[in-house]
Amino acid sequence: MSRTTASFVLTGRRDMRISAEAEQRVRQAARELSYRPNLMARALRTRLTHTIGLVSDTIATEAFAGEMVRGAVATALLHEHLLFIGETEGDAAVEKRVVQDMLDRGVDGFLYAAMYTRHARPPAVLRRHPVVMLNCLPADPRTTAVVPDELDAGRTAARALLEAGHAEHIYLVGETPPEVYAGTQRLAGIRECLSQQGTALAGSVDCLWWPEPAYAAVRQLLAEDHRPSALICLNDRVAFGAYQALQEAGLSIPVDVSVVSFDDSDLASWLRPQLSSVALPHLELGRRAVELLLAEHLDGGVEHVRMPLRDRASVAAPAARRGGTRAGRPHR
Amino acid sequence: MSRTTASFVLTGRRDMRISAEAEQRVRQAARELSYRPNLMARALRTRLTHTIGLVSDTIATEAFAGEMVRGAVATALLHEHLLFIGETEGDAAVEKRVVQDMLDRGVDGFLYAAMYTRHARPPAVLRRHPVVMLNCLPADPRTTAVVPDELDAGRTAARALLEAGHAEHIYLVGETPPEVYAGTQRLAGIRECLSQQGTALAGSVDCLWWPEPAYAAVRQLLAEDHRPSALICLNDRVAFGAYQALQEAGLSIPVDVSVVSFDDSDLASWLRPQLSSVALPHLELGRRAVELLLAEHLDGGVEHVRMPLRDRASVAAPAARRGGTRAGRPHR
DNA sequence: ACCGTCTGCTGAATCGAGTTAGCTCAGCTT
DNA sequence: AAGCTGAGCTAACTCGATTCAGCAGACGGT
Repeated sequence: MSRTTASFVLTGRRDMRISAEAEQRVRQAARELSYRPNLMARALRTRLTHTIGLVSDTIATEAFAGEMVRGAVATALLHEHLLFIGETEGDAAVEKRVVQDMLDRGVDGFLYAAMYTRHARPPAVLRRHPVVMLNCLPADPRTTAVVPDELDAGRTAARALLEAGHAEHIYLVGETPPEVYAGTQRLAGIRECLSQQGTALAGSVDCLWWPEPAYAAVRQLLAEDHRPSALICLNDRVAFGAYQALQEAGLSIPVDVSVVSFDDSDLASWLRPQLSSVALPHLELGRRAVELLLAEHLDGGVEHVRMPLRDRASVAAPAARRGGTRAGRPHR
Repeated sequence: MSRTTASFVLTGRRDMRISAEAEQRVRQAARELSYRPNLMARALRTRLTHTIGLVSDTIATEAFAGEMVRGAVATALLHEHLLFIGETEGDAAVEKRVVQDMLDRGVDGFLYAAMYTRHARPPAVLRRHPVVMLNCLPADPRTTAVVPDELDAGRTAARALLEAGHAEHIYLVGETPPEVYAGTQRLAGIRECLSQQGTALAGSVDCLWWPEPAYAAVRQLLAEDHRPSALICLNDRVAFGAYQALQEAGLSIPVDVSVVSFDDSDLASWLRPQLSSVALPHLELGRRAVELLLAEHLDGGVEHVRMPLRDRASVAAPAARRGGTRAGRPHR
């Protein structure tokens, strides 16, 4: 048998005629020699390495975002691909270096990822290669991107409270500067859902999305004699801080105050009572991004992945209210 | 100029004589064309891809272990290498598949990693390739491995308490089954250090290394009228559970009870008061593993990486004790 | 008998580097 | 002047696949 024939059989090409007998012989021989094609040689000829480059700012900071990498790796493997990973730590020079190194190794495409959802601009070189943006938003609408559906997540959180019977005295905890996509979208979703039910936030507490600032801010809120019936915390760390302040004030969750949150990090199930949280779909994000990248055509456009509510024990019906509260007046 | 000459100049080989003038011309041309060698072609010839395969059981579960990947990726980049990552989820078939896929792509070596330190046995194929075990221990002493120095970590935790003035009424929280390396080593280190100061653990509380079981166990301990002056928690999640139980019992940290812990996960700095914890050196682990892998020879043997104490606010001098306690009697 | 067509295969080029063997020419020796 | 040496270079092969172009032989039609 000639190499040509073997090649056609093994790569499964049907555009050359091969007898059943010859095909059997080739397969038999391949099995006996436990033949493995040399992918470097193949890549040299075909320019296809069955390899994807994942370029991200940080893989470890927002620790549980590793799920994103996990989804990508697993899905790539399903499609016989392997993933290179590269971390830029937000440094443009490192980014350029990483991208070039991947290009030199002939990656078939890129996943350009951010650990916090945000607007981002991939380096110019990538315009000439298949790219899917993962957890970040492109400036150019022809670029394909996958992000969590934060707007809907906001609605989901608000709905959870409404369905439990809350309507007034709902406070938002966490700042929402315009450049933080998750914050503004979640807030928009919350507002939309509440206003559809003819109600609105009783106020909001500005603080960084960390336990300590959230603790201080909620403590302050309570000190000013506000009596929230529910808190919507913009992430689980904020909820953690809120828990600390509520517990210190002798308020019971969920009897006195209900709490919903976002992210569904590990923390959510560690808190007492366990925290109801709208989950970031990190695993699914990674999965979809790879699927889009490996699909025939990249159409462009942003795909939003649903964020499901993980309903636990921090939401209950509002308590009967006694007088003397200041709730209702906007707080800022 | 011939391709040969160019090749010799650009790969920096000095075993052929090349005039300074020729060298200049080659370099000039390379710069003008912004020449980048095709690494696939090079790999085909040299069998060197400047690529490392990282095979691990899970990259995301113990979330902050992503630091390990981070250290490895960054160090690989420093040495002009790129990292493939593969996740097995503990499935031997997947592992075999991942290793084979990496081999097909010609990786120069492997990092065989576990997210929890444990004994592990890499698949047989890997015996014929350079491997460094990362955060896991080989059966074969000729294999090179990098693990945290848990024994010393145990000493460090104990010393922190001794130096604060604790000597008696120190309890361990968390189970230590023989197959859990971190647990047994930490305990051994603690015992060694305490006994050198002529003291010993007052008792230990058996529970899984999670907040909920730890909460229940410490609560039980207090209900049985034990009055610990300090707790050594086998990880931060356990400490979290302990915090919840102590606070519920009205005990103040660190005034009434000091707490030290292990891992230094994000949680440690989120707790109130912030938790003193002996840090897992994940970043350094990843770094060292790559350095060893890329060094000339793999000598075999296990390298232990120091675990530093992150001293925060959960340890203080013991309070003056009042009567009526049962401390001192072993608890199990 | 001749031509054309289809089937089933093969030889040789190709991808882009690294590597080996050997060639040319200058300068020096004898 | 012939011979040797070494400096400086190049032609051709190699890695292991894919792929292009084409070649036998069978078969059918006229």
